[in-house]
Amino acid sequence: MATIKDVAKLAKVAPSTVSRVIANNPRISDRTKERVREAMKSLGYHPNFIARSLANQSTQAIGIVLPSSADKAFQNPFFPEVIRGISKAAHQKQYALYMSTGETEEEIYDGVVHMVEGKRVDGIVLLYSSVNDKLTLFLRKKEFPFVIVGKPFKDVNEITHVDNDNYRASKEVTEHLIEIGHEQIAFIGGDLNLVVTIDRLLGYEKAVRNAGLPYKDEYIVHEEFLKEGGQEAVKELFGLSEPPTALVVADDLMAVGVLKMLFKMGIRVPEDVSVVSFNNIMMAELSQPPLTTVDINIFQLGCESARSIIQTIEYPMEPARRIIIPHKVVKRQSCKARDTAELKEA
Amino acid sequence: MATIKDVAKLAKVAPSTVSRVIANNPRISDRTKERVREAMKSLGYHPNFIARSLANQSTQAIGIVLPSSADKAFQNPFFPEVIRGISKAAHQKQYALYMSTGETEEEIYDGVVHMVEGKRVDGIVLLYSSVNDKLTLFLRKKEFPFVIVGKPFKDVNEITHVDNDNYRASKEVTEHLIEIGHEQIAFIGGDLNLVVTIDRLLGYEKAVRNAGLPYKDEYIVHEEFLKEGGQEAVKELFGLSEPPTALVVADDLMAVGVLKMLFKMGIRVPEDVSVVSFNNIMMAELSQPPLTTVDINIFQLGCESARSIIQTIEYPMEPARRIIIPHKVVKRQSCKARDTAELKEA
DNA sequence: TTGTAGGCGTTATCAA
DNA sequence: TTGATAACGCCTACAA
Repeated sequence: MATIKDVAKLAKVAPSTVSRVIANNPRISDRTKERVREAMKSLGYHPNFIARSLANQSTQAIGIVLPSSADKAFQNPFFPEVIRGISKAAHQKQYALYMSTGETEEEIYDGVVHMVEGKRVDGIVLLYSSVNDKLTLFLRKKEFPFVIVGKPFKDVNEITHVDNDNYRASKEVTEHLIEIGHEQIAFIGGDLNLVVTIDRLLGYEKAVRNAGLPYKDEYIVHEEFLKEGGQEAVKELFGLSEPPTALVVADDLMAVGVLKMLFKMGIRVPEDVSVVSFNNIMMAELSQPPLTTVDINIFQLGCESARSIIQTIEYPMEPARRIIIPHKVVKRQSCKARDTAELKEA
Repeated sequence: MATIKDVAKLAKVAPSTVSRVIANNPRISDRTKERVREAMKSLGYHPNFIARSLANQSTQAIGIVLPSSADKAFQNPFFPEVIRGISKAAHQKQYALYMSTGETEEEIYDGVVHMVEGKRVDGIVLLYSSVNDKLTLFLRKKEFPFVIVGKPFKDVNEITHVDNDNYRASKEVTEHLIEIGHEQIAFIGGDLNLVVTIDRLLGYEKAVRNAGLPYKDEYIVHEEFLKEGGQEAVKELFGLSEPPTALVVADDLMAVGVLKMLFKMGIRVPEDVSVVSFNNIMMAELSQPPLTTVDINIFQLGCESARSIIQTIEYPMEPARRIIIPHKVVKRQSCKARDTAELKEA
């Protein structure tokens, strides 16, 4: 394998000159550049990235961290889609992606420590934000460049992050349900340790209280962000003496589970109960009925997070930024107006 | 940031000794090991992976290559799922994943060349196999360790790969359709440059010919492996004077598109037309009606490919292997027996 | 404009 | 059992 020295020899220059040619240093004469480049071609020379990284202290790679249940997480199309966005933006800036994975929280923590201490990446994108996250603490202490996709649990102004306004989005969809006549609205959320769950719950609560509707604890259920999660939740809710007529589900995949369970129980959507959810993954359009959901622009979330981390890698002194990606409620067939007359009858 | 030298100084040994302690070299006395380890702890030392890579000529990372339309490919749950498998197996062996991406075929080719020449990875997993693939050629010429998920277009015995028996699987599902009385069976395939498409087409053809049914060119349609792809195909087929009564669709995502289009056109599944497809992604279960499909064990495909590449990295001289992951037809509600009497009537 | 030399943090070889 | 020393391949003062 040809090295810089071989090229130097062939072009009859010093290795440093070759190095400068690679960096396209303007102080090298065009004639020399020409000669060196020819030598590189004829030897099939390619710079060794590892060696370069070592000398430069930079790897041109960014690390991606999935939530601790990464195993399962990947089943939620949210993650592939953010990664697709990250991938796109990273590529534009010539950065590569590096993923370390693990099953338990410990494993993934160790993986990140290795990425960071081992200097395998220049920066990190966290694809989740959870309450009292050890990783966030670690990265901050190390002063290692990172951005969060989502809202940091604390120190919101000191951590660069890319997020939706989940509070607002959740408030909006809940208001939508209220506007069309629903009064018994339940919330099915994911892991309460995830900030996104909290935000969506708060938005829901705000809308409910604003409308002067009672905020009942029995109407709040939490399950994992997975299809199976939704199913448990449904059983609980519809065992209630006064079951809800509308559901705010914090994630499309869960909503799909909810739909399935509802179907099994003979509860019709949207005739008997309306459902709204979040993310607008492909399945939301595909489900039966198609889901009214909040499009949170997952892809863009990914793009912006990559741009952000690259920015903070290249200009480390800049202050932390917050980027809010716009959302949009996509209305489909999972909601139906609740006729108050009909309600009285029941 | 502490280096091996700092540790050496603190422990009052030579750097080389520290290095040996890291490698847990048995020829270092326990006393010294102890001292060195304490020094490492107290300095918060972590080995620098880049430096180690340079000295070792190994990175403990494996590169993942998505098909050239990687951008879109990621939308097909197949890829996240293989990656999940790869990820799992790679983690077990302490390998990290490295992804370079690109939109065009050129970009991705260059990306791989960089990975390889720049020595950023120890081996590569190709997540597709296409006819006359430039990358395969390149990797073989470089004698760089790689495995293909899928069947190599040529030199099948010289390239380690992990695949399903797609020919057989396709033959099986087609035979299933024939057994339940279908005679007009069409095939909707993906890109004909993909070996997997070819295999599935051949299996279909074999079954059709074995049964003595006519093999009509009009019944063979090719589209991209995407939801939209399926839709075009349907229009073509059902514009025929003798439209098919059953469809073999080469990919679940396409099948979903097919279903959607069929629905729009008022053609009922499975009453008017039966549909089978491949992969058994989550959506297949979710679609309306749920799809009869071939479960190809995507996750396992990923695991095995990772194990394989690690194997060939660590034991480079071993001969090429082929690993066939078993498949299984999962029968759901998209197929219906075709009553021959009814057929006569029509 | 170009060359020399030292360093980036490890590992590996050879002595001791 | 341990220590010097020379790689690994590239970058960058500093000199020329």
